[in-house]
Amino acid sequence: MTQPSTPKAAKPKPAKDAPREPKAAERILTTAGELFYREGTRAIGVDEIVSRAGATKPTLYRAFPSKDHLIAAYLEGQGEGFWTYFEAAAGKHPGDPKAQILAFFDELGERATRPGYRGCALTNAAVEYPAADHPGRLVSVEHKQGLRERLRQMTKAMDARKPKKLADALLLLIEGVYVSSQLFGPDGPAAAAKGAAQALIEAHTRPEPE
Amino acid sequence: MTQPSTPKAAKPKPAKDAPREPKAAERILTTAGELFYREGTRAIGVDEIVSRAGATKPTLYRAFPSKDHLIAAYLEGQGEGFWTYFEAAAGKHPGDPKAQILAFFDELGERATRPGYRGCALTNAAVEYPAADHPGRLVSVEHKQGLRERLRQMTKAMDARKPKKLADALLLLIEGVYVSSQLFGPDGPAAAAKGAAQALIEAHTRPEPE
DNA sequence: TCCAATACGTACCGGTCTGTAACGTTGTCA
DNA sequence: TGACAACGTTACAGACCGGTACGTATTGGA
Repeated sequence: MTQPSTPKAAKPKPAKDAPREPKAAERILTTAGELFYREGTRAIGVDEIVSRAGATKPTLYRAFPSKDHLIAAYLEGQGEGFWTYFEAAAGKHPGDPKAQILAFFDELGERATRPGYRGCALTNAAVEYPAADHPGRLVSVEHKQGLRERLRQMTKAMDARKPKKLADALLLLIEGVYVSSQLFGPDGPAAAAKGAAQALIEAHTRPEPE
Repeated sequence: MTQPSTPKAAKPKPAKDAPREPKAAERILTTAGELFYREGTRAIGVDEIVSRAGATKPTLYRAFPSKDHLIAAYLEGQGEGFWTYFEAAAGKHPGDPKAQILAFFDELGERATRPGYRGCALTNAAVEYPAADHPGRLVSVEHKQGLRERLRQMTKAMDARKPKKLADALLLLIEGVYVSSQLFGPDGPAAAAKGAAQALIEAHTRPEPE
């Protein structure tokens, strides 16, 4: 009776190279991520997360020690995602830090006008949790320090007169895009970011008038 | 028996010109403001507000229809405070919009390094409440639109080539200062804001090379 | 002297929050 | 067959949430 080809597969049959269906803990993390980003981490309770993820609270708490740690894991993922697209933009112009940064601003401006855009999850989390020891805030602060460092490295590579100042100014523009997009929507000041970045880079690298 | 000067005043005796002691509703608003700014509005419950204000919940709810409206009232006050110091900075340089804006950046940079600085309450509230119809968010959005308009007015007055673009770029810097101060503390990128603003204004008003 | 308005407190409501305990079920691999 | 991992089910704890029904003291005026 057990034919080789059963019409209805009794076992899900992992099939090795087939895309395994995500485990409960993964579903929880991705579902939480979507909800956290859209509504903010304080606005979403664990009950809603597990119910939407098709899981249960004990499963959540077996995978994450607390909601705060789930938030931290979500932010880690966001940070990795940031670096992926930051370095992708930089990769378009090897050896040309000016063009690399401008490519990033291009990408940023494009993202900031997409529907549902709500800025940088890590920045938002730092606003939501002012307490210095919150696990989520720690992830955010570390990430932003890394970004500051990366920008400095690039402004040094372009021989800016004051690379640290230029990097910080660019960082201000980036963070400004993040929050002002939430305030103003698609027609906000974010569209001015790339031009401003260009002008600042220009001002810092233009040959000094004798 | 009722002498004109009683040793112990039975009545508090308003005394007309004496500084009246604040009513419970006022105490609630100011106390809520401090707590909201320091910890965020979602982190503070009404119980803590009234207990620290030496009042009770019914008093709160007689003065404000809901916690959200209390938040909105707090943000209104913050907005007024902003305009007070914005126009104070502008008032130092009548008729000179460039100097007015730079004076504001001076003031902003000074504030951003003060202990306990946590950025702009209105920006923070917009991050905390993405829902478009939240009373607090409405106050924030309106305020920021007003700021954008005011900046445009000033960049027009300085005959910038692209006044709207310049105003938006300045706004990005301002919002960047607000959030990055929370991320990085007193040694953050905020110190680069004034120089960047100066460079951008310069670039937008420098006589065009023929 | 009495009344009405004002200003406030006591005590409580139902609901939601994060987090946990105890136990059952299923699939896998040796 | 048996051990183990992964997950679900149910129920609950304890704190905290925003919000309210109702009682009370004080005051100013008729």
